[in-house]
Amino acid sequence: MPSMASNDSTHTANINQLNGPKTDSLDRRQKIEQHRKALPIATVEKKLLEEVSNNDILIIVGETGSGKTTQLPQYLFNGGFCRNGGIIGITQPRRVAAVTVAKRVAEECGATLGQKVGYSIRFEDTTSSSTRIKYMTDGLLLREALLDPYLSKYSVIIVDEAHERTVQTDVLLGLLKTVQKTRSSSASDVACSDHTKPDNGAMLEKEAIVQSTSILKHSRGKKLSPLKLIIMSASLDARVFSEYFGGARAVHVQGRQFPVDILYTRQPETDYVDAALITIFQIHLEEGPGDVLVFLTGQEEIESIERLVQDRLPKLPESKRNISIIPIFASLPSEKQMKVFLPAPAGFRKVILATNIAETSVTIPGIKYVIDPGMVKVRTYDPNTGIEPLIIVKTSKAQALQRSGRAGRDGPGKCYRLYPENEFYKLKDSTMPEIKRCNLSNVILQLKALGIDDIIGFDFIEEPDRRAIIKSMELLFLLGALTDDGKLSDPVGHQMSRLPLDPIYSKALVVANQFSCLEEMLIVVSMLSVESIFYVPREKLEESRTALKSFSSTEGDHLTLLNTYRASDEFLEKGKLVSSNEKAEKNLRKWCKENFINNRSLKHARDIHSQIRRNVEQMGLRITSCGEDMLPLRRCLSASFFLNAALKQPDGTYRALSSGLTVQIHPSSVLFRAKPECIIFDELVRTNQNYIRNISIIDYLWLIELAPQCYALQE
DNA sequence: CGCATCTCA
Repeated sequence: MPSMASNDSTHTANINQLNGPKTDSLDRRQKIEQHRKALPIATVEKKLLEEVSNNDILIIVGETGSGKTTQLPQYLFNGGFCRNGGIIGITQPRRVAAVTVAKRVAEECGATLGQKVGYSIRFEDTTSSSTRIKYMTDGLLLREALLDPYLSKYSVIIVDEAHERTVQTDVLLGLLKTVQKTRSSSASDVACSDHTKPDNGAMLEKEAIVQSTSILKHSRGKKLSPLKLIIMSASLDARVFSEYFGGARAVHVQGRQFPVDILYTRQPETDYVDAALITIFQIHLEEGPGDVLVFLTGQEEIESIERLVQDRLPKLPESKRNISIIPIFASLPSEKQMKVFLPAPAGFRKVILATNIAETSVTIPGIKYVIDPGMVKVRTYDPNTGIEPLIIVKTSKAQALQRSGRAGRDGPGKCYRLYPENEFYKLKDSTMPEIKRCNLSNVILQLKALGIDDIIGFDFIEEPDRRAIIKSMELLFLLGALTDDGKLSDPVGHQMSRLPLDPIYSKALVVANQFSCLEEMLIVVSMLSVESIFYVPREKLEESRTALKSFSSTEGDHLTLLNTYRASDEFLEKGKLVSSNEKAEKNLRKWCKENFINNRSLKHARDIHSQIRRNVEQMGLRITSCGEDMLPLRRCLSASFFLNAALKQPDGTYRALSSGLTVQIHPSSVLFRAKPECIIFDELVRTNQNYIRNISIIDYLWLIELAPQCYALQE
């Protein structure tokens, strides 16, 4: 294809116009240019621009290393797609990706971050009025849609990594489909002559317009420009997306990866942990130098393999004991996570034991060997009980490919799949979309807030389970967010939908002023929203327990979390009085360590706290405090967590009132020994037992008083 | 007496 030359003159002209940092040496610029031109996608720049011009929806299948994420937005900018001030928005499922790619692209453009190129994620917005290429998380774009239902400032929206099929991506795709229809119909109202459509097409279009305008409110009067939509996926089947978007055109962009040899076992393995262990040693003893990445399902498995390897090392000849084991999983403190990026000691082989964090979130350089037992831990959802148990299942084909690809980033590699080849062909093509295995209450609240009332009729790329929809609608109704006829209630439902929280937490905030405890509830909800605040290492069990005692409350875990937050806040504020902010933050990290508190989680809770505090202030809520008396706070918790109430049974276990399940207080709770009669809890986790976590003591009569829709006085 | 694979607003 001769038209694919990459030395496009518009593009060069644009680079020259930019007023980037003067310190950029010509040399560095040239290197960036060379790198850009060497990317596989560079050969099809013109072709892609044509495709986008000719198709309002385009599916791009690009393998890893194609350069699609960094280059396509630049091509579109240079190709004039930001004319009239339109913005090119690119969504990512993860925050880190949005940040790192934006930084890279800003550098390639020779622009300061936040000017032409910027990113916007929760807690952080680097964009300005001059930003034209905007990277963001898909969840953030969904939030933007609440304020601007037509996403009118965007001329192009690129949904990247769509194959991952996160809930947010799936909902976004459904929304974008509607938005695009509405915008093109609005545009054709003002410029009909631009389009000449065949008759039956026009008919269908009309139907679509009627439907979309009834879905999205107040479209009249406003002239909107059409929206270009690009779906980017790394999966092999573009068909799903293409069919969803009415047979949209799909193009393929070559990737760039080193070859990876795939090896299978002859027989199925009965114990994949043991098989992984054997393979580690086999590679170490028989293969050439290079680091090893092993995919395991969880912390427990990782720690057990780590111990087993250490146990066996002394049995090896001394010259062969040069293995350095490095675990990585999400809940590991970040300084320990960073170890995967350090080179192993000279002459040592690095063996990284990882969860699926290493599939997408963390890219580790220098991996030559991948061991893939073919298993993964996934969250599921049981619409009958509302529990989301974690179960271990086989990976999908796509996942197996993603894992083996990790061995071919810096050179040719090998992947050991610990199952026979015929088993691979029996695997599912791709992982089940998250929307089919999660609680939908948040999704439904969002859609309702967007004016989409018919949830069952919503055009999802994949239908969620009908029972799951009903279960979540029921929850929202009981929380008072929905009216009898399924509409968002005013003001409770509207207020709840504006808060970036789980609906039950939002409810707790919305009603907190009736109990004069909004200040306290803001803290409690922030602390509940993050992953475990307390870090309890097995070897320092007693020590950590005494540390936590100073914060603990006899009334329950919610108040313990409140005390902990306040203690840390007080420590930080005091520190800021006597030294610089940075010094105070550093001291806080030390304080966290001494008190066995996960610093990352606490920081996250602080960020959430300041965001939702701003939110409730904007909603016009007065921030009231209950002072020393914590009774109103527990009553307020009862008024929002009433579906998570449990009563003690004669044998010391509890009965969860809404599901009827027998549950136990988790040993990490401050109420584990106390065993009060009536409690409310934050969540139910299923492992060997049904455990309930984050618990507070309440009075059963409060439930009857505060949640009469669920609890009636019984004679 | 013992848990959280991973994200997002």
